[in-house]
Amino acid sequence: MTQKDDFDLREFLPYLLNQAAEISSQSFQRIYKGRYGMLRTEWRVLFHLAIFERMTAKDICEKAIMHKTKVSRAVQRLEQRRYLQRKPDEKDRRHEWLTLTSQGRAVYEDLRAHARQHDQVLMQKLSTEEITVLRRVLNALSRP
Amino acid sequence: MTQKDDFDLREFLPYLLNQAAEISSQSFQRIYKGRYGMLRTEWRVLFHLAIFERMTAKDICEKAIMHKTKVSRAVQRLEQRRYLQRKPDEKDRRHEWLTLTSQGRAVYEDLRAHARQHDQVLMQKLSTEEITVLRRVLNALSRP
DNA sequence: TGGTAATAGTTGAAAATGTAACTAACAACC
DNA sequence: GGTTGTTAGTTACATTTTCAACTATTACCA
Repeated sequence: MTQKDDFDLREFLPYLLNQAAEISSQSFQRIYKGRYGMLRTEWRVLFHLAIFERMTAKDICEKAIMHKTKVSRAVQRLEQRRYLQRKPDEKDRRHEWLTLTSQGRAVYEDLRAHARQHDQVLMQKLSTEEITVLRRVLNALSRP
Repeated sequence: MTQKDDFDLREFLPYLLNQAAEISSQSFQRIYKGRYGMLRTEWRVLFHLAIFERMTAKDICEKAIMHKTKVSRAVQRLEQRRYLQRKPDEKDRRHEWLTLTSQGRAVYEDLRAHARQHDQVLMQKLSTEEITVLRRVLNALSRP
């Protein structure tokens, strides 16, 4: 099993990004799955609602780059667990405004603490300069 | 929908990585899916076999950080399409050596050209220094 | 108006993934 | 040599995701 082709996968950005995302997500997954039985889609929706306070499902789709069916189902499950509430818009009843309940906010605060800690661990592998560049670059690449 | 919480998702690495990986994968997905109806797992296995020429499923699991069931199923589908061949190891018949067929290699070469082009486009958003740092950092983060 | 188009969100069926249990082949130890 | 443990890989079943079709509401425009 020796390398033959001159194309190096370790330089192909989609591959590299995927690999790093996968690894770094796994340890965080253990936290939200272990503590609250949540899925990836669910913590993402929860975090968005906590940070932006009041969003429609569509807003979340755009911010989080998630398909509307994913969001729809994540919202359903978060609602079942009483982590969020829905309220239809009075003016345009196609929209539903979503907000966290106090219970949802509590879950968020717990997970946020773990997220910060998790990030600290990841960043220990990197220099401060690398972290700055990484964040800037990832943000740039996240805009399609 | 204004930001309220001081925790910024755009600084949380697993989130950022995932976002960037998602975006950068989507356009490449259109290529391998559109041209060959392949899945993400399948192009990854195909590329590994092309680059390393001869691997067992286990080798691929380790290099690509993929679960063995994913690899097993990707190999099955690639075999059905006659992109690869299996040959049991004579000494230890638990192992199977996988190699691409000439047809598989042709598909790889086509996709590789697109991959290079795709990478060029992505990198246009970045400076050469950023690219260097990004590759180094992503490789570091990919080791668990 | 009324009729068509567009938008927000949901649902059902099909496809893909994850988990755990499984088979087959080899290793190790007594 | 026979029992037990390990390893490579597959399969079955449950869970998630994707895709397309659907409902309900609003916008557009002749």
